[in-house]
Amino acid sequence: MATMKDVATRAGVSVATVWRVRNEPDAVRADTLAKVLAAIEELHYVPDQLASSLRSRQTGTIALLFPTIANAFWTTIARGVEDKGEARGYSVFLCNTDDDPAKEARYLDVLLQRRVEGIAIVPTAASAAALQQARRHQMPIVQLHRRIDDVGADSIRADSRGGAAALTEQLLALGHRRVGFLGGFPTISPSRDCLAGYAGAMARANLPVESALVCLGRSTPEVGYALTAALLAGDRPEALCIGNSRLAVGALHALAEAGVRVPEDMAVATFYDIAALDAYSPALITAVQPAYDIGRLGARRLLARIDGLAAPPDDMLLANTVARRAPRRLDAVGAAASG
Amino acid sequence: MATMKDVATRAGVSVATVWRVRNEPDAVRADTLAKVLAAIEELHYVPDQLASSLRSRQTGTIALLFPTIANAFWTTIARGVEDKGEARGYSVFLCNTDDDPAKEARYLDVLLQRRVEGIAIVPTAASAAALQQARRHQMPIVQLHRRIDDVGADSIRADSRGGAAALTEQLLALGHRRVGFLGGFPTISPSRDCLAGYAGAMARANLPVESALVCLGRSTPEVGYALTAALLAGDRPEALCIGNSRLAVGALHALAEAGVRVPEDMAVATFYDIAALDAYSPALITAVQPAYDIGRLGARRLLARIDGLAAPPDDMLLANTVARRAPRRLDAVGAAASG
DNA sequence: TTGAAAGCGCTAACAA
DNA sequence: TTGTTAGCGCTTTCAA
Repeated sequence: MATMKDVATRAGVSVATVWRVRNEPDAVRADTLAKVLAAIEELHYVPDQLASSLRSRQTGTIALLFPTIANAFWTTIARGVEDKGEARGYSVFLCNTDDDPAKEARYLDVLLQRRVEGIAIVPTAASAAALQQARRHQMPIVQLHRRIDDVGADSIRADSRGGAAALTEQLLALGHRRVGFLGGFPTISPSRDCLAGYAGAMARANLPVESALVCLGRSTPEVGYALTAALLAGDRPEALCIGNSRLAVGALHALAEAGVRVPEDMAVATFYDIAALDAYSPALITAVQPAYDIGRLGARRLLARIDGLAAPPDDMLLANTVARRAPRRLDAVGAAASG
Repeated sequence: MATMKDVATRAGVSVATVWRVRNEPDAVRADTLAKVLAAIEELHYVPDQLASSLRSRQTGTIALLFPTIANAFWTTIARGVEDKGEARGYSVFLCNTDDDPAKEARYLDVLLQRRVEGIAIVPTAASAAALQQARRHQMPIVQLHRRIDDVGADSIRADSRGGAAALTEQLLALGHRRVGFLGGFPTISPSRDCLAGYAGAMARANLPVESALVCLGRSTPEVGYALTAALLAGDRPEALCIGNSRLAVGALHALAEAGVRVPEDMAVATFYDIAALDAYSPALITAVQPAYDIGRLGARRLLARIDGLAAPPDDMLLANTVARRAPRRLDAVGAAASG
């Protein structure tokens, strides 16, 4: 593999001149430039980014640690990070943590060794120690979608509290009073905020939060199914606010199986992450989280930190898009796409 | 940031000894080892992988170039690559090409500069030149899911031809004779192979392939919808074989909208990539492609090449899982998961 | 068992 | 406008 020195020899110049050809071409005489470019071409020279990074202390890499590439919500965030990074000439290491703190810690160590310039992370409730350690090495960090307090890092996330409140208010506006809630364990920000948003909306409407109607569990379709089935077996609510799509998928299955029509027999409002819900076309009330923007703006903030931004850590909240959804019409979509 | 030299000074040894502590600890006396480990701890020393790579000529990185992280089929492949890579201590650069040859070429250049040790790629029909260029630099390459001939690179993919044949045969076994086909443009392997598999099965059954029943287009739900609508407007087939999930989603929408019941009014067989289809619970006949294994075995092959494997390029075909599908029952899934 | 020293390929300060 | 040179932090002989 040809090196700068090979190119220099071939072109009859010094390595410094070869360097200038790639980095300050205006500072090189035209005929010298031509000679060097020819040599580069002939030798198929490809600069060694490693050597460059070692010397310049800039690797042009950032990393995203997130739960899993297998979930559309996370990949949308990831795509936002990627696009922003690529636009700025950064390569992105994508690391699946599976929400496993041990895996996360291992990746953080690898990334430190690889001298990434910054880390975007969807932390778990157990990430504090790992993040502190990374910060000891002055590593710029930004938290996405979930937030751990007091680690001195920026965070960018959807306004889950406001979103859940808006969903609940929509249900209340339809005249429902006994509104139930289905959500993840409130140990970390989005789940906690959803619950708070729901409770707040109920309180503002002077309605009690019946503990029998508040169901919390791991955020999976199976749990959503089980919780909803249990809910239906008891004193049923008139409406249901659901904190995330995985629970919602299970809940809608359970409702369908029990012959409960949506929204005729029970109104359902939910955060809407994944296209899979398109198929459950009942008129859901949904809050769409700005996943792509979480990634994009998170990366933007991270790059700003890398560039030396010294402002105090910020917690940016992005608004959700709350709407009554009609079933998706593919022909309409097609027309819109081609129009 | 502490360096090996800092650690050496602090521990009162040479850098060579520090190196040995991390790489050949058995060749170091116990008390020396303890001193050095203590110094590493105190200084929060993190080895610089860049410098290591520069010297040792090993970066411990591979790359995956694939269409987009926004599609579950590709991310399943990606996860296979990631898991295998991580298990072998490799970090993976994930690059979204959006099936854009220009973007692909740009990424390839970046990856060459970063001295990745190998590249797994889902090529486009226009990737030949870029692949040739990478091979000029002795870069190990393995093609995933799609295949371009004559680039001298391994390929790993599902047996789409066999899969489409099996799907078609299932429909024929149900007694159908006029079986239609919906597929992507046959410019590259999987789409071409699907068409060939369908045609082959029809031929073996001594049935004509009616050109009016063979619909090809870009693989999107919108196109699937439009092609199916057109098909229904003409002399309808009795059954439909569909080459991929995106087309199938659109087709099922069109069928539902036209009041055509599946499978009572029309039997449908399709490749099944994405969970979204779970919702279209009619009794489809499906072929599930081994996406994760494509990624896993592709990475395995790539790592073998990196390790110097000299065998001639191989084209590995993986079998699909063909089955009559019952609608998915979430409670059953839950039971299975907890059992 | 330990140390000294020569690079890996590039960057960047300085000199000419 | 061009060249010389000293590193970046680690790996890897070769000696001691």
